[in-house]
Amino acid sequence: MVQVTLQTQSKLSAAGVRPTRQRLLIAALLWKGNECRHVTPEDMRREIQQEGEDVALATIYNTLHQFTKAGLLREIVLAGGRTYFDTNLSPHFHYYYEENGHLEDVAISPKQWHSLPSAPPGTEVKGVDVVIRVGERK
Amino acid sequence: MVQVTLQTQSKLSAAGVRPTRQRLLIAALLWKGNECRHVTPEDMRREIQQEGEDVALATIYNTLHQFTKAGLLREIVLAGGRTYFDTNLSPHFHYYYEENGHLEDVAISPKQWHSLPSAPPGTEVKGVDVVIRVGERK
DNA sequence: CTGTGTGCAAACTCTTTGCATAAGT
DNA sequence: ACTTATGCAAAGAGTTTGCACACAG
Repeated sequence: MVQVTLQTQSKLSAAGVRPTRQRLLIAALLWKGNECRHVTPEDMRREIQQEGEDVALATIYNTLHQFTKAGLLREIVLAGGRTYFDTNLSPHFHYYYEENGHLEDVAISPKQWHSLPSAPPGTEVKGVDVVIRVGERK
Repeated sequence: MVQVTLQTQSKLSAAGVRPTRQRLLIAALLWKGNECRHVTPEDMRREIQQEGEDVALATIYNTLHQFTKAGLLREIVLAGGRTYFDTNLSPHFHYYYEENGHLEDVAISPKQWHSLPSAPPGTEVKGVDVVIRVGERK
């Protein structure tokens, strides 16, 4: 059973998200350890069920999107339309293992970050998504 | 009315794709000009209908994926699950204009290309997708 | 108390498969 | 000829919306 800590509650409040039962549960699962996580809505549902709870899949989508809008998560969309939510908010890239659908963070240096193209005039960068698709060497 | 040229036919044959009516039509539309194009399956269907022809949407998906497997196109998946097919096969990045869903190539230098992380041991890079999401400056 | 915000059922969209059929060799 | 490969209808997955209800203020 995950603990819904006070930290979890204040995390949501601070982000301007009402702490409801479902949200607290999802938040507690997302940030229960100290490592960064990459979860799909389906993953999340499975974890919830392992806790003996249940939340409608649509609610999980809504909640994860709300967390994203509130700046608590980052959304990553991959080929195949798979959507992952990433608890790592710092600038980084991703390795995507095509064999098993696993996603892994790639830490990058500020230098690498700044060597990316800047925004065209009159626009600003809203986000940068870098996915390096890797597979077994043949 | 697009011309199905001999060039189009040999392009498909060379790639090991049988030149059927539908494929020739789609190929002719994709490579009719000299610029690179970014099309969604829906875009393609609209163009086909403007030619007074019709091809089932599923066939368009199949065909675009076959062209991709044959190395004639590149597939790009964006947030929201939108799929684009790109006729530009050389290494490059993309600007994605969130306002209107428009996609634009960003030419990059070999230096920029090589400053990207390499594959983890035992794996090889299958592809690199870099999308810079941009929007109006506020 | 009351109005905003929430959670979920149902609907929708985009995409893929299975099979009759047509096309290429 | 004839067998593989194709094209499309129908099914499937993943995601979003609309509305009754609950909760925070």
